[in-house]
Amino acid sequence: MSQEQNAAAQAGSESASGTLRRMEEGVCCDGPFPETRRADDAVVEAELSAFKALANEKRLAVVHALREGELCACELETVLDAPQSTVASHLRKLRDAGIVATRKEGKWTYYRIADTASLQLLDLAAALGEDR
Amino acid sequence: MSQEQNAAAQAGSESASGTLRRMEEGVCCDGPFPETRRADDAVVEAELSAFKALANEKRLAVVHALREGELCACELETVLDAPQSTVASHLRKLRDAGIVATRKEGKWTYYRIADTASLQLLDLAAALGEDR
DNA sequence: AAGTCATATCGAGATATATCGATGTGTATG
DNA sequence: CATACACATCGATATATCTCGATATGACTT
Repeated sequence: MSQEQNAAAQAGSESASGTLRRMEEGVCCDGPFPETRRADDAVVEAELSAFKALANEKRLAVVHALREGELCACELETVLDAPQSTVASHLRKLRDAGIVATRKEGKWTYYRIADTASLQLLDLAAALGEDR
Repeated sequence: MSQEQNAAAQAGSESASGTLRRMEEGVCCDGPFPETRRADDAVVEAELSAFKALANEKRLAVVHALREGELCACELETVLDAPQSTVASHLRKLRDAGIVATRKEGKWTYYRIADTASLQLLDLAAALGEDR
């Protein structure tokens, strides 16, 4: 919630950056002003982890399959129509990213969505690209 | 909103899949039951487009920088601390994915967040990984 | 304890993505 | 109209990710 205030924003009233000043001087980026616009590293890393995990067709298919309830790894093999080692590799990444969680029951490992926030992510992402 | 009902869900009352039946028979995946659990291709493609666009450290940094208002391409060079062609390449991908939009003004091209849904995406993704 | 089944891990080759210099395009400006 | 600037595109190399057979692990069965 601690929003750093950009000092350059004072230079002009038109945009958040130094638009007016640039228009007058006719040059761009002669001063080091957007240095303050960098995000918190920990936050970026967390976001990156989630987005990388979901930026794959097969892993996305897994998450969709799990919307209706948990499935074991071998059922997900059927869903993805891919060899066992391939599926296991994707499931590992989803687990590492905290998107899915597991439950062991005898020989089987059941996978489920770990956090409903993941499902909201899917819906938002779908809405973004729906007109393009 | 049209949710396909999985026929296998009837087999047991414990989980959404055929858990009970498997427990009794001691085998897994002998029938083709999770075939019905595949997602709509168009939806998956839209989600994939958004997630791929955001699954990169530099592009994520761009989006964060644009939270406080629009910036021109050369300012984003300063933010990313990368050569012009590299930055341009990332901006293209963000634009293709519909995450950012542009406004031309003389020599400059200003970039802004195209849809507030993108910002919600960041917040959700950050929340997902914050404990892990 | 030997065999079978479900899954995880390893490692190497295939595929995709990122990087960035060179070059092209459009817009001011002298 | 030559020059400078902002930016886009191209193309080659570097880096990362995916794929999947081989192999390991751990649980149940006989």
